[in-house]
This record gives sequence, C-alpha cells and structure tokens, in this order.
Amino acid sequence: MRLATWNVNSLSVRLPQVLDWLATQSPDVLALQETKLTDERFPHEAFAAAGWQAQCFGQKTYNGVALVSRAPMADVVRNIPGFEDEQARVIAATIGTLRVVGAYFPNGQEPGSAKFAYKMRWQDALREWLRGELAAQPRLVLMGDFNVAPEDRDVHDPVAWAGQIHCTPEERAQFQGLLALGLHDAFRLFEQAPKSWSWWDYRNLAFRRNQGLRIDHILVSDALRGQVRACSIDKAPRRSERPSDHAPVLLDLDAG
DNA sequence: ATGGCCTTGGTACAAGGA
Repeated sequence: MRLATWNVNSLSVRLPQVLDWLATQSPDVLALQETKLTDERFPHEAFAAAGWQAQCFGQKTYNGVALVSRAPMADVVRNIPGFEDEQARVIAATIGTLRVVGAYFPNGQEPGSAKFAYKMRWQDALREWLRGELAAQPRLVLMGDFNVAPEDRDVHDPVAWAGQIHCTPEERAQFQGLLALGLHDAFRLFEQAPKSWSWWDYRNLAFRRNQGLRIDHILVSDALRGQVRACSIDKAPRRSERPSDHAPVLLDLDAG
C-alpha cells in the first residue's frame, strides 16, 4: 500500500499535475494541502474520471485540505474536534484498516507573533486529539505539511535559519511531542541522501541550488512501524513547469 | 536588503506563504 502527501499550492493551478502524478506513482491515498478551494469548487469529477474519490475540506483563498483515495473513506473528520478554527487544516478518514490524518500545520509567520501563538495552540489541540485517535485506532498515519524542519540536517543552512520560523526550539519541541505519542518519522526510518528537502523557495533559484527545508512529513504509529518498506521525496514535480514549491512525500507499507 | 517568487481576489496591489 502506498500513501503520499503533497502541498500543491492551489489545486486549481496544479490539478493537471496532480492527475499526472497520480497516474505515474499510483498511490492508494494522497493527502493534499493548500487546495485554496471552497468545497463547491472541488474538482470531484476530474478525480472520479481517473478512478479516484475525494473528501475535501476547503475555504476561499487560503489553506484547504483533501484526501484522494482509490478505496472508500469512512468516519471523515474535518478539523480538530473541540478546537474552534476558521481555517481548514485537517481532514481524517478511515481507509481499509488505516486511520489517515492529513494536515496543513499553521505557518506561524514569525516567532513571538499572534500567528506563532496560534501555531502552538493548534498543535497542542492536534496532539491531544491524536492521543485519543491512536487509542481508538492504533494503525494511524499522520501526514502533511508540518511547517517544521525537525532537525538541523533538515535545513540547507542551519546557521542562517537558526531561530527562524520552522526552526525554533518551540516548533521542534512540538514535533517531538507528536513523536512522544508513539509516532515515527517514516523518512528517518531509512538511510537517506544528505540535503533531502521537501520545499524550496520560489526565489533565488533555490531549487536549482538545492537550498530547501524538509517540512513535509509522514508519521506512522508504533503499530505500523514494522510495515514501513520505504519513504521518499519525489523531486520530479518540482522540476516541472509552474511547480508547487513543495514536493510530494511517499510511503510504502506492507499490505499486511 | 524589510529584496528576490507565486497565488488569490479582482483588475491595483496587499496578504500570505516559508
């Protein structure tokens, strides 16, 4: 079974690329972030024509998440239950024997700002909700754009980024708090090439210079850890014309 | 260098992203 996550930075712009990528990589489930579409405008028909079904949770202009799946999705949850939020950032569903959570973590803009405080509060709520989800369904995957580079090796220039947004001790502690639930960073279960990033700034020829951050992640629960066969970042879409600034991350699980 | 690029909304540029 193959799962994937991709921040597409506008599904309207990237829909043809997403459909091409689905045909090429053939994941069973794809979590999308930054769809930037209200649910009325979500292109269900285009996915259905290619053999996929989708559950969406969007809003106008900003944010927006979706799950695209070959198999039906049940018990769909939108956003974090009990956490009042005007922003559409979480969608969860049960697919087969898996609980799949797709998330677009807040950016936080600048340490010390109101948006940073929201980023912390939002993650507190996410973590406490996931604690219950894991108890109810131990076979859980949390994937999406976490907007944190967990360690210095996830940053092209750790000195320049030290203390900057995505690299603050508070954000890294939040990531550790998720791992403390019994989740594992699937990418780091394997030996990986140094300088592996999932995001490159549109500016400064950052992709060509491979100046990026690894901020898109797939976390698997204890119960799934032994079934993880591979985890990789697919840079190919980032090379294409009019790319998203993020690359997809892929996870291969044993059928078991 | 408080920059650079990209998307949306709306039709000029501001906000947000990371």
